[in-house]
Amino acid sequence: MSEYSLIKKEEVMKRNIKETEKKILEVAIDIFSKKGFTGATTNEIAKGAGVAEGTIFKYYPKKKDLLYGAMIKAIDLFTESIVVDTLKEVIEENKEAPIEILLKAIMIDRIKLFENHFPLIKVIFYEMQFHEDLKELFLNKASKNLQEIVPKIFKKRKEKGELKNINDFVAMRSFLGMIILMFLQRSFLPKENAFETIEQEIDVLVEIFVNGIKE
Amino acid sequence: MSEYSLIKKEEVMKRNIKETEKKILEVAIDIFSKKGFTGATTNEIAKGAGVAEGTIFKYYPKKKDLLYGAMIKAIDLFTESIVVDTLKEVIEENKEAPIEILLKAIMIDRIKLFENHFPLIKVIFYEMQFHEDLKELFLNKASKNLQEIVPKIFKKRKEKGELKNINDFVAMRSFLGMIILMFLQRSFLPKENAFETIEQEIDVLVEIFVNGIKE
Amino acid sequence: MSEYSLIKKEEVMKRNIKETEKKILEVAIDIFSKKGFTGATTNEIAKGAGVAEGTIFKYYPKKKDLLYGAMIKAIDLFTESIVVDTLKEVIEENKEAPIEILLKAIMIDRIKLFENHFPLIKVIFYEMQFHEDLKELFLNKASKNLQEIVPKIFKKRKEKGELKNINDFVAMRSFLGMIILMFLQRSFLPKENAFETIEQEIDVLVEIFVNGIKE
Amino acid sequence: MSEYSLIKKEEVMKRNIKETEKKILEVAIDIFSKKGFTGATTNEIAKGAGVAEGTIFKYYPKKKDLLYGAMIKAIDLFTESIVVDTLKEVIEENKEAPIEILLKAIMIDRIKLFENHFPLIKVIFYEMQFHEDLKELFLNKASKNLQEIVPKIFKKRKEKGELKNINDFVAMRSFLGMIILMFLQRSFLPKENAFETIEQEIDVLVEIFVNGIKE
DNA sequence: TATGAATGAGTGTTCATTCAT
DNA sequence: CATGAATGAACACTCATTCAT
Repeated sequence: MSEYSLIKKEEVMKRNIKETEKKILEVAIDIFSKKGFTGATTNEIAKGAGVAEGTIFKYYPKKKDLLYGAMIKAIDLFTESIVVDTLKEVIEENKEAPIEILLKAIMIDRIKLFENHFPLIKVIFYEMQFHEDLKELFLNKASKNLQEIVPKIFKKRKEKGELKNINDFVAMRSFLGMIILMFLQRSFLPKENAFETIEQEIDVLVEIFVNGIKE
Repeated sequence: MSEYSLIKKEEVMKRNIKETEKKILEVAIDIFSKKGFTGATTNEIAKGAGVAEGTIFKYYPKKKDLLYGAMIKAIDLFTESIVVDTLKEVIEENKEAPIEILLKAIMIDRIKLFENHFPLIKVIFYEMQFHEDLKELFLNKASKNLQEIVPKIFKKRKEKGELKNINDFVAMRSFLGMIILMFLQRSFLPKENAFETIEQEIDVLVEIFVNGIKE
Repeated sequence: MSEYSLIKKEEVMKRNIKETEKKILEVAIDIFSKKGFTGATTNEIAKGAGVAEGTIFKYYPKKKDLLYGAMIKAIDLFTESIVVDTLKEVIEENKEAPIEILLKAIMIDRIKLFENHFPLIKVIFYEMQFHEDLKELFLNKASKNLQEIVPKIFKKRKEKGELKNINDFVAMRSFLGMIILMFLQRSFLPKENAFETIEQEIDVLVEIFVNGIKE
Repeated sequence: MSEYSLIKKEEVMKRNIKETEKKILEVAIDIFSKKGFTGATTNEIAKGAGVAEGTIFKYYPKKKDLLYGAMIKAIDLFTESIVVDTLKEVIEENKEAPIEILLKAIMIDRIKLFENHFPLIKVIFYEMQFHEDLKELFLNKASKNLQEIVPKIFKKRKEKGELKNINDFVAMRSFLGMIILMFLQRSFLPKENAFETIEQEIDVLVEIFVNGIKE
């Protein structure tokens, strides 16, 4: 057996070990998102991940550690430099553009991220309310970013007099609320969809948010 | 013991029975809202309601019947003539007023309802995702009302040319999203409150929704 | 149904409830004494007690509570006024008698107690070493009695010059050691029994203890 | 790499293997003595011995084999010619001395042995009761020695009329009980120690055993 | 030979549910 | 009608043991 193949084998092993752990967490997040944390059982997580039940506990000694694992993943998602940097880049690139162009650019940039990690995001936000420790963890680590980025979006445009003097936090929260409810509706009540694509919906949301519904 | 007093006793009994049933459901909703359906135990519901565990099952043979009970309560809340009528009244009274006056009037009218039944509403919306049967029940019975009422708010004003030609459903969903996220934030992150009273916040939300954030 | 029979029924119920709890503890102590605490399973305790496994946990929420239950029983045994009083009575009755008469009287008085509760005593003394909390509990509550009684046995006789000036504690511990090893041998190696009855053995032990083996 | 160094390596390996096996057993005995056989886990034994969990099973295919290993060690201890011979030597050397001199000599000779192997002795005697096979093994192999040695201590002195006609077995068991309870008390309740050194205690125990407590 | 990832039977424990009273 | 003792299936979790490397 050549040195090369040995190394490859080791790599495969390492990958397998990592992948077992990863697979377990993935399946857990998926089931948590469908049944909630207390509604999910370690038995079905094991089956879903194709491992013995005992194996779960090698990596996650307590069931709740799966939730912490999900949280770490979520925090990574919200703080990972590549993600945040991409967002900052979008903001930078569009810093002279009108606010609607910027918001649309941000949303289009975020949509994939959001869609790809919808179960994870759902789990975190759903379980946060039941687990004070999770809540604090997330708010401390993840929400910081949001609080830094939001002012950047509004500041320059306010100075230019382009925007009304509306509280940044309330404005952003409102926009987020519009987006989130759109996502929830599209996920759980797809029959009600008013538009085929999310991009079209975002156009409308940005329009409402920026110019209101009044003629 | 006289016949009279016996009758009285029976009446008292009946009232007590109804109250026992009511109390159990109230406590159940409260605990469901704090721990989720699967996270709540019949044991703590019994303790909270001051009854024996077995008593719960006289009224709600399965734990899930408590959720159905909550659902019936929620549907009542959303369809009860008195509630709907009041809303229709508000809309009627303000039918000539500008849209922002109407929305504010509606919201002020709804706030108490919403606040008083926050746990119930939370339970229904959270658990809906895990229980397909609940979801269908609610959408069929309760959302009908919304679908009837919403056009009434927009129709006349659209004809007058007061409003842009924006999809009613998307507009209303957006406004709801703004409201809901405000409520959630005020419930779970009261430290972040931008305003002391909800009324003040609603002013801002209506302003954003109607006139947008742009000068 | 007469009032009398009602009362009787309630009494039966109460007795049954108490007996379920009592039975579980009894069986638990028995199995602990045969397999040790960690070696015993709640499953076999349940089977032995003729109840469902879940029933155990109504009375003893944690397995270890069965051990605490045993400990409470043991402490009762060592401190229960009737027991201690009986012992004091024996000492009082024989206070003028020679030391060997007194010791023999005490031992004969204790034998039944010891034999009847041998599994309990065995469990407590064996498990004490593994559970610091049990150890402290027992030493604080139960050994106090021994420390009060022992001097009463020796004091008067020392004053009379009947006894050598030997440390009371060491003397008593030695006598106890002789007794205990006799019991252990008789329990675990009955084939080696030198005498048919314990009474005969005690005669010899008291003889050795009081007069030594030397002519 | 030269042949020489290879051989050396193998030797080193062999020594290491033996040491690995030895280390595992040592750690196992230590943990068994602290938590009991069922209370100990192979995981903590592996950690304590600094080996992988799988390694244990190369040497001891079943967990219980560790107990058999301990038993073999104990039997060796009680029968090893050097040990027994030393004891016989002590008895021989003091065969004309008064019984108290002999007993003291024996005890002083045995103390170190006892103290050095306290965990092993504890494990064997504790677990014997739970494992019939262990019990038989020990009694057959190890107790034989005791049964041969004891008569040697008493025979000559009985013939001389130095000793009362007390059953040898009961006498020896009594003395052992005194000794054992002293050890247990000193181990588990060191606060109660009546004397600083074991030697001082042994003087008293021998005095009580030989001459009794009576003046 | 030594490793440690993986296993799965088994353990303590929970909890909705039943039922005699 | 209300109780609460009892149930037992299901749960999270443990641990001795196996085996590919």
